[in-house]
Amino acid sequence: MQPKPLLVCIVGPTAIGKTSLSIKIANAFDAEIISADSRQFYKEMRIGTAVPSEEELAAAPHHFIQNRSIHQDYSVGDFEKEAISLLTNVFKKNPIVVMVGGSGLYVDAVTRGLDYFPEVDPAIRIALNKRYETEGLLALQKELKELDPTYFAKVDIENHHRLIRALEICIGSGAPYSSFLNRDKQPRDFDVLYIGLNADRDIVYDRINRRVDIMMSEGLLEEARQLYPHKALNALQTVGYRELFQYFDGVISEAEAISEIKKNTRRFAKRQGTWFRKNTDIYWFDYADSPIQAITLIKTKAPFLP
RNA sequence: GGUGCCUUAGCUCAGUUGGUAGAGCAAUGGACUGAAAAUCCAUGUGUCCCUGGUUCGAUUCCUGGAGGCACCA
Repeated sequence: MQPKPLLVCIVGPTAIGKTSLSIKIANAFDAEIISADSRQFYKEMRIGTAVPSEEELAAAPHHFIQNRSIHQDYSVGDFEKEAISLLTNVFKKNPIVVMVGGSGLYVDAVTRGLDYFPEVDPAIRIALNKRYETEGLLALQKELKELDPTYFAKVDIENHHRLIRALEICIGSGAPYSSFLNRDKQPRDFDVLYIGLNADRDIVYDRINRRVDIMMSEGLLEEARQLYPHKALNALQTVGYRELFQYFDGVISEAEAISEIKKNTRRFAKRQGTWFRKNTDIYWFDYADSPIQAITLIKTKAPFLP
C-alpha cells in the first residue's frame, strides 16, 4: 500500500522560534511551507505579525503569507478549503509539507477538519451585533435557547461571539446550529505529525518582550499609523495594533502602549499554551534543542522520505 | 537633629471600635467548529516592617528599633 503523504505541523507559543525551525525542516526535506497564522495572511500587516523575513521567505516556498488584504473578509472555513486544495496539489510533487502556525483553530481546521456549515448572509451577523449592543446578552441567550436548546445547554452563554455565531446559522439556515455539528468530516488523505516547540514560561515571556522592542525599532509605530484609518476592521483586532491605536486616540501614552502590547502578547502565548496542551498527539521539543532531533523524529515516522 | 505622617498580596491601596484580612490591577488555570493575535469563564495570592509589653487573644493599643515621605532646623 502506498504510504500517505505527511503534513508536519509545527506549533507552539508566539516568539518561540517556529519560523526558523520550519525552514530548517523544510530545507532538510526539500519541502514547502504552509502558514497557519490567522494574521500573517494580511499583506498590510508585516512588522506587527512577525512575518518571515525576505531571506526566510526565499529559503523555502511559503504559502498563505501576506496573500490577502485586510479589506477582504476571511475565516477559518475559507482557510480550510484553500489549504486543503493547495495541499492536494503540493503532495503530488512532494510527500512532505510543513505547516507552521500559532493559531490553534486554523491548525485543527486543516488537520482535523471543520463540520460543514451553510453560508449565511453577512447582514444577519451585523443585525445580531446591533441587537447585542442595544438589547444585551440576555436577548441573545433567550433567542438561542428557543432556536437551539441543545447547543444552548453546552455553549458558554456569557460569550457573545459564540451566541452570535450560533444564531446566525440558526437564522440563516433555518436549522439549529447543533444539527451541523459532528457530521462526518472530510477524511484527510495525509498523515499528520505535530511538533511542538516550547520553553519555560520566563523564557517565552522574555523572548516576547524583546521581540516587541525589535518590532518597534523596525517601524511598527509607522505601520500602525498607516492602518489607523482601518482600525475597525476585523483583521486589525490584533495585538500590537490595537494598543497603538489607543495611543493615537490619545487614551494612553506610547510607553503604556508598548507595555500593553507586551502584556497582551504574553496573555496570547498563555492561551496558545492552553489550546496546544490538550492536543496529546504533539511531540514537544525545547526551543533550545537542535533541529536535528525534530528531523530525526520525522524520518522515523516517515521512513519513505528521501 | 526635631516634629508629623506612612510601612498590609507581585504593584497601588482599603480595613479590622483587639477575635490572624480585601479591592483594583498584575498573575495563574480553563473553554474554544467560519471574528480565534478574537471572545469568554474561573481562582488565589499574606511573618499585616521588626522587637518587647498590655491582653484569654495584637496586624490593630503601648515602648523601642528600622526604612520611607513631608515640614522645620
